Amino acid sequence: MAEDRVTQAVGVARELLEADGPDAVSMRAIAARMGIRAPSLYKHVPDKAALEAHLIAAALTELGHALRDAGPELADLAAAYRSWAIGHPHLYTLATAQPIPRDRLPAGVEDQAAAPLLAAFEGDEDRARAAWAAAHGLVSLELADRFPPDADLDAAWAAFVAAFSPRPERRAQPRPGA
Amino acid sequence: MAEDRVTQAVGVARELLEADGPDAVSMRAIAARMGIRAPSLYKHVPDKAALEAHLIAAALTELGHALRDAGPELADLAAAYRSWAIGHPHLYTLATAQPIPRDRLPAGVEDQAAAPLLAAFEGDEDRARAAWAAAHGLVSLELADRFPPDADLDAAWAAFVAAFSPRPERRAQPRPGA
DNA sequence: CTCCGTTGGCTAACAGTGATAGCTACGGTA
DNA sequence: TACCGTAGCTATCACTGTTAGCCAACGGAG
Repeated sequence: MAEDRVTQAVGVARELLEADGPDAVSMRAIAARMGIRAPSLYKHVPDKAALEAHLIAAALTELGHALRDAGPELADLAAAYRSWAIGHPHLYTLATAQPIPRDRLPAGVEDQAAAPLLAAFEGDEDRARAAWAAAHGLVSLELADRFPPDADLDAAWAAFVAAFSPRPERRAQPRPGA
Repeated sequence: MAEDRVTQAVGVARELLEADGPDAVSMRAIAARMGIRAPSLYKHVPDKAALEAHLIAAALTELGHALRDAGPELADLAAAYRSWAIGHPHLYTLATAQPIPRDRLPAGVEDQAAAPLLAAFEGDEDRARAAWAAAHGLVSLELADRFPPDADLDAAWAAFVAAFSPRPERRAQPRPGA
């Protein structure tokens, strides 16, 4: 059955990915581990991007299960998130790619490390991490270009600030959407 | 000056990226737009990944400026975030890649669209978006494998839930880091 | 049994990729 | 003038995703 071969290919792709990084995931390498040759893969999968899309879906599903173990409220959110994220498959690289080594970065930028974020939250590491996560998401919120223009983004930003502001008095500020 | 040629190459790369997507960003294409040939680029840049790293840094700096316009508190957060994010250059693909077309996804998954997230927040679109952003960040928090093991992640998750829980009574719950 | 279409493999090949080797020409300095 | 580093070039390498075209095996229809 074709479906069987597809899931097998996705599994092999994931093995290669986790073992040797994204550059190791080639159609020839996948096929070799399946005991066939690369062109035969195209009898089961239209192209490499489709294979990667399957990988995304599997990874996000697993993530949902992992989050479910962490608590039911979080699982609800994760399920909702997954539904949205499935429409943003370029998450794939975010979730799987090995970061570029630090010494490849332009000189100097890496010196501004974790300190400013911790300082902004006065040493509260947990909130600093949550804020990092949220801000990280905001990047794609802005750049993914999947949302309405600036007016709505402003509201999302305001909600974000209200939820995460390190200054307690900002907490009482009325939320824009409510 | 070599530095000049590098920034020029990064600019050209960005043009190609925004015009025709990530696959259009090849060393040959970049060189062609600069009026030179691909091998000459390697006199200024060690490899393509280094060039991409410059692109990340530039994009994140611009994002910081954009966020600064949205308000000073947010700018503080953005600056702190940027410092952390600069250590995660695989953000590059997240920020720039064109999503894989929906019809390449495995059949069925795309049907679970925005509705569950909106439902979880009882129609409050702004908070739903902020939660999406935060959850999006959480994905990389978990998978980037840059943080200490489960114990600390649990704390970050708890902080995240406390901040974004759609149920008001959860708000009073003591934050784990404080 | 015999034909026939489908499935799933194969080899050969193509255009394009990042990257290296080795050459040449210019500009500044001793 | 002699020299040396910078920055371009051509030619080339190994490898990538992908297609074309061929072929063996299987299952069902006449």
